[in-house]
Formats: sequence, C-alpha cells, structure tokens
Amino acid sequence: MEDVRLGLRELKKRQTRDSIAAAALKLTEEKGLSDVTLEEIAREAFVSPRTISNYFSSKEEAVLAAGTIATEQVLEDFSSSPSEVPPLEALCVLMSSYAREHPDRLRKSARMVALEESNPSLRPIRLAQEVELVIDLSGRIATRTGTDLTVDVYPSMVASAAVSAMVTSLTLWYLAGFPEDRLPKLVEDSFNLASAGYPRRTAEPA
Amino acid sequence: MEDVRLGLRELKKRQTRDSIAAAALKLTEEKGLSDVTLEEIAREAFVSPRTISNYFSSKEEAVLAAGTIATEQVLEDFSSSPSEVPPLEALCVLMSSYAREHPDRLRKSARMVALEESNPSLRPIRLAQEVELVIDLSGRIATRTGTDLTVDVYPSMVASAAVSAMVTSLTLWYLAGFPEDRLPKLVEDSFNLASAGYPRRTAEPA
DNA sequence: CCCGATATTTGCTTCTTGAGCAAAGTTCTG
DNA sequence: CAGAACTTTGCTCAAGAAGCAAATATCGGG
Repeated sequence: MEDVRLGLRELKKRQTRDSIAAAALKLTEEKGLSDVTLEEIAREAFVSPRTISNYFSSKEEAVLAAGTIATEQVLEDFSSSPSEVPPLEALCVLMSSYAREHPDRLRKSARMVALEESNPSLRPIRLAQEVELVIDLSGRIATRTGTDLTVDVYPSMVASAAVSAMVTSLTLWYLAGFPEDRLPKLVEDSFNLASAGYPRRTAEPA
Repeated sequence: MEDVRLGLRELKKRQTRDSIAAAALKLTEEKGLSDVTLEEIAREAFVSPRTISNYFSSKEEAVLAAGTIATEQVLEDFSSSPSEVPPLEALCVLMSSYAREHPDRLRKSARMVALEESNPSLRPIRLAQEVELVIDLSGRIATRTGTDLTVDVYPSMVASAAVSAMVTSLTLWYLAGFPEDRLPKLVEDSFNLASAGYPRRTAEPA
C-alpha cells in the first residue's frame, strides 16, 4: 500500500507533520481551538512555532490534517473504472466499499466534521478542502463522459452530489454515534437518492 | 419591497456598510485582496479601520458583502409554497423566476465566484456562507416533508443539490460571459438534472 | 568513513489582523 | 431640548503569517 523505502528525511517529515497535527487536535479537543496558540501546539509537538508554519498555513489546517483521508486512491480507482457505468453508480460502489474497508479512517473524518460544531473557524478551511475534491472529481467526470465542464452543468452537479452524499453520510453516522456497519448503508442511501432524483414528494410520518 | 421608513441611524449604517464593501471590492479588483490592507480600505471608504472590524470580521467578508444576494425572501417563499410540490421542483421555479427578475443581483454574485480565481482567500469565506444557506434550506425541507434531518439523508441531499444547481449555473453563466437570458435556462437545466437523477451514462461528443 | 550538496528546522523580524475598552460624537425619544 | 441609546473612533495588545539567513540534519558519491 505505502512506500516502505523512504529516506530518513521523508520519514521524519511525516513524523513531524503527524505530531503537529496530533498536538493540534489534542489541544483543540481539550480547550477549543480559539484558546490554543501556535506556541502551545509547538511545545506539545516538540517543534518550533516557525516549523508549524512551514507545514501548515493555519492552525485550522493542522487540526484538520489529523482527519484528512487519502482520497487519491479512490479518485484514481474511479478514473480507471469502466466508463460504461454511470459516474454516480461507480462512485457509490467505490465509496461504500471504502466505508466497509476503512471505517476507522472515515470515523476520523467524521469527527472533524463534528469538531466544527464547537470550533467554527474550522468550517471554512474544511469546506475549502472539500471543494478541491469536488473540482478534481468534476474534471474526472467530464473526461469520463466526454463533457465540456465549462458548458454543461452535468459534471459539476454530479461531483457535488457525490461529495454531499459522503459528507451527509458521515454527519448522520456521527449523529447516530458511529454504529458499526451502518455507514455503508448510509452511503448507499445517499447515492441512490441522488441517482434516483430525490423522488419523495410530500409530508409523511417518519 | 424595502422599508422606506428607516431612521437616519439605520440608513447611515447601511451606507457605511455599503461603502466599506464597495471600497473593498474596488481595491481587490485593482490590486488583489492580499495586497490590500484594512487601512487602505478604510481610507477609500472614509471610515476608521476599527469601524471595518465592527462591520465585518475579515477583509474577505467585506469583499463578499458586495455580492451577497438577499436569500431570505426566496427561502420564505419556499417555506410558504404548497408542500405538495416536491422541494426541488418548487425551488427550481423560485430560482429560475429569481434569475429572470433579478439578473443584476445574480450577476454580482457570479462575479464574486469569479473573483475567487484570482483571490483564493475568498473561497473559504464564501463557502462558509454557502453552507449556512444549505443548512437553513435543509431545515426547511425537513419541515416541509416531515423528515427528521438527523436520521434521514433526504433533506440535506436535496438542499445541497439545490445550492449546487445555483452555484454551478452562476459559474457557467459567468464563463459564458453573462449572456442575456441564458441564466434561467442554466438554472432549469441544473435543477432538472438533479430531479431526474443524473441520467447520462457514457461518453458522447459535445 | 567523510565531504560537499541538498533539505529542514529554527530564531529573528516585520507587517497585519482581530478584538477589548473607554471616550467622543450622533441620532433618537419624548 | 435633555438624557438615553447607539455608532465611531483611537488606543492597546496578543497572535498569526511569512521572508530571510544561520544552524542543523540527511543524502549520495567517492
């Protein structure tokens, strides 16, 4: 899965990065991000404050880095999957497998979404990261379906739907207390809803 | 439409706010937001820097305020529209009418989206505003359809789809150079795509 | 093993922002 | 017109973001 042959340099860089992110997360959970300074994070992570700036362009980024999942693999899998399958269906399959195989990683991401409640300054940065994903995905969908992104709304709409499906699923999963094995179903429900065109019409009891 | 009977106080407040926003926008277009300081904006708007902070919590907010459209009316119209109509359809009608009736306002908003290209720091703040809208709308959809927001993904998914439809439409409208009368069609296309469940499947020539 | 090349970490400095506070200046109410 | 309510302002301070150069660590070839 991951490169085992990494120089010491690269290895230490990752350690540093991880320990900064972990420190930022820990302190944020303890006292709220707005009461945490770079200096404190630096002490906790055994680096200088200046080093934090080298890795992250804000405290917020550092905190969120602790919950960022590696989406590259999923995106590549998407791009290399057979293009006869409609994009949303392909993404649904990929995402629900991911939910089954890596619930741990997704739980971390979901906690980040949850952290936003108590730490509002996280939201803008997380959303900016989310939109990067939407943009990347839009491009891949455009390529896959031979659509011009700048003229036809299809790729962007599908990409947004897919990303909302994931975020919405993570949010409800978190709200339900991360019940084992429920995430894949939430993901499928969300994607299916989008694929089917939001069919429900009028009020009904739960 | 708007309250004509406003005290002088309220009136001046709006003027101040508007002139700060206008100054921020003008300077940003001239030299890029990162090269503009609060002090400059203050000079341009004939207020003290401290006053800017009273109105906005960042330069970015000030710039974006120049293009923010009043969504309250649309949201209320949505809530008071007959709930037999599926939410996305209702929103489609409301939004495309809005596009027809107030292209000027929407053009301003679209320019803000465009400004993001050259001024990346605007993005997080705009997205945060956008997500507020999604959250508000999710609540209204939940109410309208008698759905529990915290259990069923439907309201959030529909709300995201509606907001992406608008943002995507504005973006493509801008990319096409704001052609007269094309916005309503873009809006309808986007909403219809979502309503129909993104039916296109495989590659095809444009 | 050692050395020069290359990267990373750090400290220092400067600029900017965001926000609390109280004083000065406006508008409002009656 | 007088006192209450609100807005604007200047002052102050804690922090963050980023450039620069020195110190430190790693790398790769001999």
